[in-house]
Amino acid sequence: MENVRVRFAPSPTGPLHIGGVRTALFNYLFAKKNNGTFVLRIEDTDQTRYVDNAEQYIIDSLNWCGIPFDEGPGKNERFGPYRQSERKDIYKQYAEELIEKGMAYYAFDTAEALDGHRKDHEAKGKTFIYNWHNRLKLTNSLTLSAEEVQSRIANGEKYVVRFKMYTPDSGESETIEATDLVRGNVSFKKELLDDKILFKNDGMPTYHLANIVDDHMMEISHVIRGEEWLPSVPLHIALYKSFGWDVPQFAHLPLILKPVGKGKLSKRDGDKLGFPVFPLEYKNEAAGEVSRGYREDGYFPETVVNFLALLGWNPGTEQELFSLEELSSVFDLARVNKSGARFDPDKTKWFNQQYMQQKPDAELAEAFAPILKSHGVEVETAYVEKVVGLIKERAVFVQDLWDLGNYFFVTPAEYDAKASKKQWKEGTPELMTAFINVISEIENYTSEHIETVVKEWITSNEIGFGKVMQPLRLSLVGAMKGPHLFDIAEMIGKEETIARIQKAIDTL
RNA sequence: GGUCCGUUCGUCUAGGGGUUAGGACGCCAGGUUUUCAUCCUGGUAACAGGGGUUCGAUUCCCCUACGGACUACCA
Repeated sequence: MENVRVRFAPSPTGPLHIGGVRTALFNYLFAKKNNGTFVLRIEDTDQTRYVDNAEQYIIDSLNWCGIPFDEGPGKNERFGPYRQSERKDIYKQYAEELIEKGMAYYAFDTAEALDGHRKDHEAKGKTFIYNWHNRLKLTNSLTLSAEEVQSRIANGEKYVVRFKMYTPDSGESETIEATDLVRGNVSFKKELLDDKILFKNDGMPTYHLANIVDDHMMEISHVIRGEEWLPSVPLHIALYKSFGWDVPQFAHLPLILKPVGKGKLSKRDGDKLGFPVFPLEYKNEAAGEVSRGYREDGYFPETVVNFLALLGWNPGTEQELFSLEELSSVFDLARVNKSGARFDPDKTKWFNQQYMQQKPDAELAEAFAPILKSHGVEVETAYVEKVVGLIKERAVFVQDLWDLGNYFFVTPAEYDAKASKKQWKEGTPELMTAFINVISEIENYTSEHIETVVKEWITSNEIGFGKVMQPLRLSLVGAMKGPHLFDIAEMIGKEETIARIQKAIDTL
C-alpha cells in the first residue's frame, strides 16, 4: 500500500479509556504493517470539556503501551500544529468556501429556539430535523436577504455555519454509499440526514469540519476509528466531495462492551467489578477521585496490548500470545470483527500470568524490590531473583509475589489454622525435635543433599514421609503451599530452618 | 420514535452449502507434584426464532426478535 498515514485523534476531556487505547493500537498496527505513519492529533475544539492534563495522559499511555506516535504535538511536526485549537484560523476559510459555493449557509437560530422546535415536533409525535424539510422555515442566510445577513453579522450577532446536506429534485444522488474496510458496503439515504453545524458560534469548528479538513491536510489515507462514528460517514464523505478532495478509506471498529449487562464498557463497570478501564492511574483533582490503571494494578504493557488486540480482531490461527512486533506483522483490518466484544477481566488476568512466566527473573526481581522494601526486607538482588524464579509460576501480578513468597524473607508469624490442626498431631513435636538433630548434622546444606539425608532418615526409621514433610512445611512456610521444601530449606539456611522448626514446636 | 450496524459455547472467537461445528478463558473431574501452584489429560457448553432458495442451510435471501451506535453549537 502506498503512503499509509493513519491518525489517532482523541479529545482531551479526561483519561484515555481502554477502548480508545485499542483504537490507537489498531491504528498503530495498521501503520506498522504497511510501513506507514501513525499520527497523533489532539481534537480540542470543545473548550467547555477541555481537561488540562488529559493530553499528557494520552501521550504517557501510548508510550507505556509501547505504541508511540510517529508524528504529533512536539514530534516530527511535518503537518503541524497537531492541536486543533492551534489550527483555529484554518477552519473558518473552509467554512466560508462552502458558503461561497452555496453548499453551506449561515444560521442564526438560537439553541433555545431549536430546542423549542424539537419539543413541538415531539409533542406531535414527529422528529424535528434541521434539513431540506425545515431549513426554509428557519432563520438563516437561505431565508434572509443578503443585506440582513450582513447586518446581523456586522452587529455581532452569533451565528453558526450549516452544511446543506441534501436538496430534493436538485439532480443529486439520493444516497451516499461508502465502503468500510471492516463492514463492507454501507448505504445512507440523504433525505434523512440533517444539516450539521460545521462552525460553532464560539468561533470554533465542530468535530466534523475540523476532522475532515485536518485529515485532508495531514494526508491521512485511512480513517480507523470507533463504530460510534459510522453514522457520520455520509456527512464526512459529502464534505470531502464538496471540497473536491479525495475520500480516505474508512474502517469502523466494533465497540468494547460491558462484561455483564447492556451497553459499552464504562468507568463504572471497572469500579463495580474491580478491574481498571484506564491504562494508567488517573487522579481527578477536581472531583477528588482516583481511577485505577492497568499499570498500577500490576498488568504488564504486553498484557494490555495483547488482550486489546484480540478484542475485535483475530489472526485466523489458534495463536493467542502475541508480541507487539508479531502483531505489527500479522495485523489485518480484514480480520476485524463487525460485532461488539464483551470485555473479559478473567482473560486479561490469564494473559498477565502468561507474561509473568515469560519475564526474566531479573526484571521481575526489580519490580518486586519496592514491595520488599515496603515490608522492611533488604536482601541481595541475587537472592530475590532466585526466590522469584521459584514462585513466579504461582503469580499473576508482581504484587502477588509477596503473599506467595514472604517466608523466604521472614519467619512465619502465624500458622494456617486448618493446616495446623490437620498436620500437627500427637507425637509431632517429638518427631520434629528428633528431626532438628538430623538437620544439625548436615554439613553440605544444599537442597539435593538435604533431601537425600532426610529421605534416608525417614526410610531407615520407618516413619512415613507425610508425618515429617507436612509438619516441616508448616514450620518453614506457615501454610501448606510453596515450592519444593528442600529448596526452601536451602534458601533460608540451616540455622533459620532449625529456628523455624523450634518455633513451631514451641508455638503449636 | 427514526437512521445505520450487528447476532456461533457463560465470555473472546474459528469455520462456512454436506464438519463428530475447532481453539482459548472460566468452570468441573482425573493425573503429575508427598503441599499449593504450574503442567498434562478429559469433561461441560453454541450456530437467536420463523419462513424461503436448495437434494441438503449454522453458512445464501427475507421477516421477526434481541443487542448496539447515532439522532448536541460533544467528540
